[in-house]
Order: sequence, then C-alpha cells, then structure tokens
Amino acid sequence: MTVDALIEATARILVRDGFDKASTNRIAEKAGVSVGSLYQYFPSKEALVTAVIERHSQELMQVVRDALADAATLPMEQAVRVLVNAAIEAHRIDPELHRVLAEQIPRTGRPENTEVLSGETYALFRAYLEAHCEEFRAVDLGLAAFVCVTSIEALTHTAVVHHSESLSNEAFEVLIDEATRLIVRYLQ
Amino acid sequence: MTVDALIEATARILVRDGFDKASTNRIAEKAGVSVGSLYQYFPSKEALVTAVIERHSQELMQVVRDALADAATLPMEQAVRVLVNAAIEAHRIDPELHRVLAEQIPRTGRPENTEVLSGETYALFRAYLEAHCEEFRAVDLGLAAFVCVTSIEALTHTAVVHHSESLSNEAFEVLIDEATRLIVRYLQ
Amino acid sequence: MTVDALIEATARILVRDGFDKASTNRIAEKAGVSVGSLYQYFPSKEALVTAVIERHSQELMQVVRDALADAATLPMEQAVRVLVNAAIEAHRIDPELHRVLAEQIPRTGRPENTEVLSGETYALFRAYLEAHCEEFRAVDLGLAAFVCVTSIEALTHTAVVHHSESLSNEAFEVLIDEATRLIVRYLQ
Amino acid sequence: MTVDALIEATARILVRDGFDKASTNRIAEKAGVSVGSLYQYFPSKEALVTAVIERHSQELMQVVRDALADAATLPMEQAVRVLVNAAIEAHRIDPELHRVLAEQIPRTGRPENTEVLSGETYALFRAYLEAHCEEFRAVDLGLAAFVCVTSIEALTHTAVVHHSESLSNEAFEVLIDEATRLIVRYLQ
DNA sequence: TATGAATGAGCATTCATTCAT
DNA sequence: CATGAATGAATGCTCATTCAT
Repeated sequence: MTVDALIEATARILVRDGFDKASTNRIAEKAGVSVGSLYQYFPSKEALVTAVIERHSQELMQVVRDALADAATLPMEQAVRVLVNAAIEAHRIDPELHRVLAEQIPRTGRPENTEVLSGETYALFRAYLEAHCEEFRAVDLGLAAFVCVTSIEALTHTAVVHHSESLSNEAFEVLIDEATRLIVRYLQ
Repeated sequence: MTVDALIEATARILVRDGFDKASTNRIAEKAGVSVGSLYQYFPSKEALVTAVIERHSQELMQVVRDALADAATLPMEQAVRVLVNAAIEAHRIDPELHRVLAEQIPRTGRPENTEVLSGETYALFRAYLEAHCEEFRAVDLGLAAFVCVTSIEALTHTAVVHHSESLSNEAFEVLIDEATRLIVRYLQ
Repeated sequence: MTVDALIEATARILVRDGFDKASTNRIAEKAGVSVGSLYQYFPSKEALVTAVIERHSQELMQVVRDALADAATLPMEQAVRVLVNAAIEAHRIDPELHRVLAEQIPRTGRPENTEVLSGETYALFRAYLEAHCEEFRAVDLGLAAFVCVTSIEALTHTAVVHHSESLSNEAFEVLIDEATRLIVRYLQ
Repeated sequence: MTVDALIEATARILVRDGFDKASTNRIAEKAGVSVGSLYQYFPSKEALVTAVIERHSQELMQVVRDALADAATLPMEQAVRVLVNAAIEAHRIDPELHRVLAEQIPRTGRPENTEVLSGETYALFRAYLEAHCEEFRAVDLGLAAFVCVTSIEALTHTAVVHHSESLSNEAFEVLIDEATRLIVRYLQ
C-alpha cells in the first residue's frame, strides 16, 4: 500500500511539477508517508521514477498486447486500424504522465526509455507481420516494423499529447483513417 | 562575441553533462567570462537555454528551408526524397544536442519545443503540398502535412539519434527509400 | 544470547565500517535480531558502544591482572618485562577494535575511555610498586605509576596498532627489551 | 579572511560540539558566512577539518622545531628537558582541540593523524640523537627516537589533556623532572 | 518478548542569482 | 562593462528511535 501510494504520488508530482521540482520530501508528503519510509522501499529517487515508468509501461503494453492479440487473425487493414486505435487509447491512459516520462526524465541508464516503451510493441508487430507476410510486398520485416511502429507512435503521441484539446472526436477519426492508410499503403 | 561564447558553452555543457549538471557558473567559466557577465546578457538560465534552442533550430531550419526550396519544382517523389534527406542531414548537425534539447529540457513554457523545432517545417511542407496538390489525391492539406512531417521527423530522429552507431550507410539509404515510399504512397 | 550477539555485531561493524557507518539497524541485522530487540536490551546506541568498550576492557584487564599476579613475587626487572609482554598481548586481542575504540568513539561522557582502559592498570601497578618499594629509589608512587603505565601503554599501543605490519617478531623482542630498560632504569 | 574565519569556527565547534555535531551549516553560521561561501573555499567538510589539523599541526611543530633548534647544542639532559617543556607547551596551545583532533576525527586517509602530528618530531629528535650519539650508549637510533618521542608525547599529552585541572604548577615541574629522568637514563 | 514499518530532524552539498567594487 | 565573492533555499538521503502488532 505504501509502495503504491509512493508510485502514485510520484506520478502525480511528476505531472504537476516536472522532474526537477519532484523532490523526495514532497513526494513522501503527498503520499502521506515520511521520507524515511520512501527510502525504506526505494533506494533512490531514480528507483522511484523507474517504478513509475515500469507501472505506466505495463499499463500501456497491456493495451497494445490486447490489441495485437485481437488483430492476430484480422486482415491487414483492419489489424492496422486496431493497432492505431490501441496506440491512441494507450496514449490516453495518462497523457501528461506519458509526456513527462517521454520528454523530461534524465536517462536512467541503458536501454532508452523510448525503447523500453516501444521495444515490445516493435517485437509484437513484427510477429504479426511475419504471420501475415503474404498479404503484402516483400520487405525486410525488421525495417518495416520499425517504420510502422515509429510512425504510428509519433502520430498518436503527437496528436494525443500535444493536440488533444484542439482535436475533435471526428478529427481523431479522420486521423485514424489517415494513419491506417499511411501504414497499409506502405506495406502493400 | 560574449553572447556567442555563452550560447556555445551552454550547448557543449548540455551535451557533455546534461541539463541538471549545466550550472550557470560552469557555463560562464567554460565561456571564459564571469557569472556576472552571463547575467548581463541573459536574464536567467532559462533564457540561455532558450537561446541555444533558438540557434540550433535556426541551423536545422536552414537545412530544411534549403531543401524545400530545392524541392519546390520537383515532382513529388523526388521532392519527398529531398526532404527526407534534409531531415537526416538536419538531425546530424548535432545529434547529441538535438537529443538533449528534445528530451531533457524541462518545458520552458508554451510553445512546445517540439513545435518550435517542427512548426515551420510543417508550414513549409504544407506550402509545397498546396503548390503540388494536383499530383495527389484530395485530402485536408493541414492533416496531410501533419502526417507527413510527423512521420518523417520521427523516423529520421529515431534513426539518427538512437540507432546511428548500429546503422550502416547502406541501411540509411534503404531507410530513405522506405520513408520516401511511406510518404509518397500515402499522398497518392 | 541476544545481548552477546548485539555486542559482538557492534564490535565487528565498528571495526569494519567505523563509528559513523555503524547504524543501529545494521547492527541489529548483523546480530540477527530486529532493531526493536536492540532497544529492548540497550537504551541507546551509546549504551551499546559502552558495552563493547566494557567487554573489550574486561578482556584486556584480565590479561593485565594475570600478568601482575604473576609478577607480584618477581624482582623488578622481570616483573616489568612480564607487564610489557602483557601490554602487547592485551593490545593484540583485537587491535582494530582497540584502535577504533581509542580513536574514533565520540566521548560518551566522563570518565575518559582511556582512563577506563588504563585506570585499573594504574592501580594494580601502583600496588606492585608499593609492595616492592625497597627495590628502587624513593619516589611518589602515584607519579611513578603514572609515568610507567602511560609509557608502556603508549609504546605497546603505538607499536601494535600502528606498526604491526612493519615490525618483525625480533623487532618486537627488541622493543620489549627497550621498554623494559626504560621503566627499570627510570625506577632505579 | 573568510578562510581563516572558517578554520577558526571549525576548530571552535569541533571543541564545543565534537566532530559529529559539527555540521557545515553550523560552522558557516559561526564563521559569519553562508554555507555557499564555505563550499567556495573548501570542497568538503573533510577538507575543512584537514585545514584545521594542518593549522594546529603547524603551530605545534613550530614550538617543537624551536625547542629542538635550541636544544641542538645542549648536553643531553638539558636538551631532553627543553624538549619535554616544549611538548607541554605545544599541548597547551589548544588542549581541547588537540584532544578532539587526536581522538575523534575519523581517519581522513593515510597517513595517520597521529603520525602527521608526531612524524616530524620523530625525525627531528632522531637528528638530535645522531648528532649527540657519543653522549649515550650504542642503540638503534630509530628505535630510541621512537621510544623517547612516544613516551614524551604520551606523558605530556595525558598530563595536559586529561589532568590539567588536577595538576598544580609544582606537580608539572615534578612531572618534567620525572619525564626527563625517564628519557635520560634510558639513553645512558 | 520480538518485530520492523514508520518517523522526521538533520546533514552535506549544489546552484541560480545578486551586487558591491 | 566586467567581476566573482556571497547568498541561502532547496535537495537527496541517513539514521537513532518509537510503537502498534
């Protein structure tokens, strides 16, 4: 319970104040425990932030995993649409947190945060491509997965994180169409 | 001269030590002036970082501007290829600085750094699309520019910043082909 | 048993990590009990350290007591030699602990640690002098005991604690000769 | 001036509160400057304490150096008396500080504080012995210097630091006689 | 009796910023 | 204009001690 409260408090303070202002004393106070307790469960501020990243990543990946499981047997266009939808849904879990995590966290050691967040997606999507390779042109699957995942991630991330207020639901629908078209025609 | 030295020193320290370790005293020392002088020319550390962003953006944008000027009269496929090449070239100007700027700088206030870096690109590319709209399907030009610019930026950024060491020159050539195909077929 | 384990753990951690790093939690862990139990038997960290000093002093004093009992009936030169040997033996019981105790422990209140360690020796040696006063010149016995005990303690302490590695067994034998001569001729 | 004030404040706080309670903030406050200034002149608390040790050692050694220069041409007994007097005078410079420095400072790295404080004395006294070796029996000069310096240091240290209040001036005179006798007869 | 989670004051250190010279 | 000593709030983290179970 204390651990959860600390992770949650860290996430909220990261969002509200940014990484630099997220002091361990403030986090502990917000979590309703003392600094001492914080350090009983996390050896350093970095470990706490890592736990936040981990928790957020797991939530994100669950959405992506579910989507790719659903997509496994669908033809390519529908599969891509499912994935694009999932990407948007994932970014909407906690867009502000996602943004802070993506932009503001000093690297905590290899591998890159970005890769941590997208590495599994890449692998899962590549697996889909392998299973469906007869539906599209011959291409290096690793490269294709990189192009598709990077593009979908960038489009949905930018749309959700930077333009959510200015984009209507219809606009999002259109964006989904366009992103799907981008990927499908690329693969054909 | 002092101003230039300060901006350059800030950029180098940002790259070498990261944002958190880039203290104004260290920057001043590296620039060969006193902290006092630093504050004579820049009202705050943030202003200094903003100046670095500004200078880097200008260098980046000059590459992009030149490329789009070159591309203005080219047919779409060649134009897109020129733009993709320019994006890679731009990211290679100072990839480490670009990365620090993109990832590690606490937001300095609206508008987003990302937008600062890509906002003009978006406008320039949209202008190209307007001038060449008969070469491709009917589509919302703003949306199309967003999709294209965001995708190209993400692919080239990720490739240059995160995978430069592991990618051969030929691999970059293939990536350019793929990125070009992605955009061209999307627009067709 | 718990008390012994705690004292032993404290001694070992004092030696290994020094006073500053010897936290009560670490001591309790090393002793295989909880901090709570530590505070059930010792009211404070200071009390624990005092117990370590006490135990070490008792071990030391046993050696000294035995030596002076042996020396009681010996003529002066042999008696002094026995005492010097005992002093070296005593310092060799746990030289590292002795050093930490002597140098690094913040005073825990009157009486001085040094006096705790040497006070009884002083009294015992004075008693020997009283019993053998006809063997040497007339002198204030308290003063003579102070001079002898302080010198023997300093010589053996410095030799064992600071120069053990660099001193061969023969060198120690010579040192014993010299220390004995120092005291014997002083008393004559 | 700031540097001197800091060293002096450190010395006074070391004496008053002991090493553990000598916080850098308290030291700075006592010195009448801010912590920031403290760290402008000393890279760490340890460096500050080292400076205190250094200053105190220099004061001590000046007394000892002067005494041994005076003693150089004197016959042994007078020379030893001069040295014993100097040892007492040296310990009286700042007995409380000497005690804290000798007993309470966590080792700051090789060489031992004790050796730092007494190493030069040892060398100087050995030089005296070399120059006067025909006045006493044949003996290993290094060993003799060790025995003499260690004994004198221990006797004067213990007397001044631990028994100053309880010892009258006459008692000190007697102690000087005894210490001189101890050394002189040892060397004869 | 034993436990160990919780406490929170305290510490060493950093750094953006000011201002007298 | 330039200097750089001075400031002091703020930070990450430790540890002796308590107390509900």
